[in-house]
This record gives sequence, structure tokens and C-alpha cells, in this order.
Amino acid sequence: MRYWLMKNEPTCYSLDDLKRDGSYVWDGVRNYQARNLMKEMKVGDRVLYYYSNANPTGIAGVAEIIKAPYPDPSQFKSASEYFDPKATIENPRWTAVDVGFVEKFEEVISLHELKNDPFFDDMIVTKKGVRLSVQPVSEKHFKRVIKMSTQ
DNA sequence: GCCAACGTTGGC
DNA sequence: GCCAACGTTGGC
Repeated sequence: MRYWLMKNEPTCYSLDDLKRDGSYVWDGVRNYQARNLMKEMKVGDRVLYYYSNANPTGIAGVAEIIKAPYPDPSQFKSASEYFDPKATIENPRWTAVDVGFVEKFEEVISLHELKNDPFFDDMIVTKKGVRLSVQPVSEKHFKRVIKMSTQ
């Protein structure tokens, strides 16, 4: 099993929304590096659900991959804001996955907390200037985050 | 293939 | 809402 971190704005789609809906189509990723990482995802992988543009920003809980990567349907829909005229059914360009709800932390583990702990120095999300919306997470970082959430 | 101009992300 | 730091586009 692998671990990931995915960013979303809570005003756009929050963990509460995911808990209510049960599943969510994670589409609209239009960054090649993020897409390539999504292609590596497997059913059962765990995802740290990260709130960006929030107060505070940080990790709000855990989701899991419940559907393996597949062509992002929104790239073919001309009415969609994510429409990509260069993508075709035969040659899709972008990838989506479905995620399911696992847990919501009592409190968001803020980016500030992560940055203040040297343990997370080599975690991508704490690095300055990295805007990647999908990131791989090491097992040790994932487990430490889970541990922090229960304290 | 370089690189300037432009668009986007995301913390603050 | 500002703006730094990226990524992408497109002319050449």
C-alpha cells in the first residue's frame, strides 16, 4: 500500500462532504506531474486530505482510493471548466481517481505544525514553493500524522 | 529548444 | 487580495 497527499479547498469539497457522499470523483487535475502520480495509485492506497486556502491550512483527515486511475471524464466535456480540446477518447490526457471517506481528524493538523517539526523536513508539503496538488507520502510521515491526530 | 509573457497555485 | 514561485504557451 502506498500513501499520498491530495490538496483541495474545503470550500470546494470538504471532508464532511466526502463523509456525506461516501465517494468523490477526483477530477480536474491539470498538472502533468500530479497526473503521473495519480496513475500510480491503487485501490486501497491511503490519502492525506489536505485543505489549501483554508484557515488553518493543513491535513484534515484520511481518504482512500476506491477506484483505480481512469481517464478523467471532464476533459471530454466541452461545457466543463476542465475541458481539454486536445484530449480524445482514444488518446486521453488526464486522469481521475475515486476516493472514499476514512476518517476526519478532531482537529486539522496545520501546515504550521508540520513545518515546526523537523521530522517533516523532508515531506514535500512543507517545502517552500512546491505547489504540487498530488504528492507521494512516506510511510513514516503518514504514520506520524495519524499518531498526531490521536493525541 | 530558448525564453518572455502569461496564467495558476496557494500561503499569508 | 497580494504576490512569489512555479508551470505552460507560443513566437522565433
